[in-house]
Amino acid sequence: MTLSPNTFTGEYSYSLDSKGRVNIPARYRQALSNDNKNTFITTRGQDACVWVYPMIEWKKIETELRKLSSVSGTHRTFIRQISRSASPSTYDKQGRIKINPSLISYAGLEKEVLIVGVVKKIEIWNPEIEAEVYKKNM
Amino acid sequence: MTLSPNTFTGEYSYSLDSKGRVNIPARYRQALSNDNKNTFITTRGQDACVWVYPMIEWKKIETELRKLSSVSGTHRTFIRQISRSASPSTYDKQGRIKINPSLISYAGLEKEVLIVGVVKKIEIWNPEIEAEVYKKNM
DNA sequence: TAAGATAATGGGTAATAGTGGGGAATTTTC
DNA sequence: GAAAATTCCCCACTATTACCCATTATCTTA
Repeated sequence: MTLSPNTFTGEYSYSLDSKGRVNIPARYRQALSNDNKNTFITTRGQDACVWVYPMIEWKKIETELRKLSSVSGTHRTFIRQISRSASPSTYDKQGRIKINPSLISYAGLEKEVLIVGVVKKIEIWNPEIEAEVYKKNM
Repeated sequence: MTLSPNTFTGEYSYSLDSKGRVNIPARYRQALSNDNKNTFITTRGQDACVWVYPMIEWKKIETELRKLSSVSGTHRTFIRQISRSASPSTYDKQGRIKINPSLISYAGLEKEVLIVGVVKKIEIWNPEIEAEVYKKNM
């Protein structure tokens, strides 16, 4: 049973393999609407984690970025910082997506990862780092 | 999997060879729509980097330049500046474009270059210079 | 709780992508 | 018009990626 399409809740413990792949929980894959063509966009989270957007959700962001003019230096920096870490990844037959090495090191991911559904998107954490952040924000 | 046509995201580390060629990441080439005829326009970036536009995106800029009266003074200056050093480059069988010596020296490019997709266009940086600019804008 | 179905993980291999360089064709310069 | 320089096209090698299959673990249902 899935909730609304492209909506993710709950948390899971999965593993990142030696090739930089993580499985997307089956529940989340089932929640993904067809127009996403089995594709997510991985990007840097605001916290030390990886954000995973359904493709159509990311396209909304992209549309906003397109409207910004390159005449303004602030806009250029803004666009660059958001866009540079974003890359699409279609999951394979086994339901895994590839995480870029730069994102892996940014989020400090090791073998065991914590996958958290935060409604519109998914977060991938090193469970230890997440626990620290959780404490701090209590 | 590519997102919308003529849209570039993500960053890559590539090399500029002794003949002044850089590879355009396969993802970006796939994102390029057919009416571009495998051609990009290289020009001076507003920041210390090379800007690489898909041909049809560049044509839109040219159109704006012709309608000078319809845009602001700063905007005109902006377009004139980048227009001055623009030149087309079709990628070869291996997917590489040629960067003019004047652009290479303007952007301070050496062997290792950082390629950044900034949605509408692509930026080519000397990674060290980019890191400095990044710090400044933090 | 046993058995089938589904899901997660690991790894091999073929195909693709990136890099370097040779040499013909073309342009430039003297 | 010849020599030099540059550009363009091609080939070859290496690294990386994507795809596929096999195995193990977990869940579901009778």
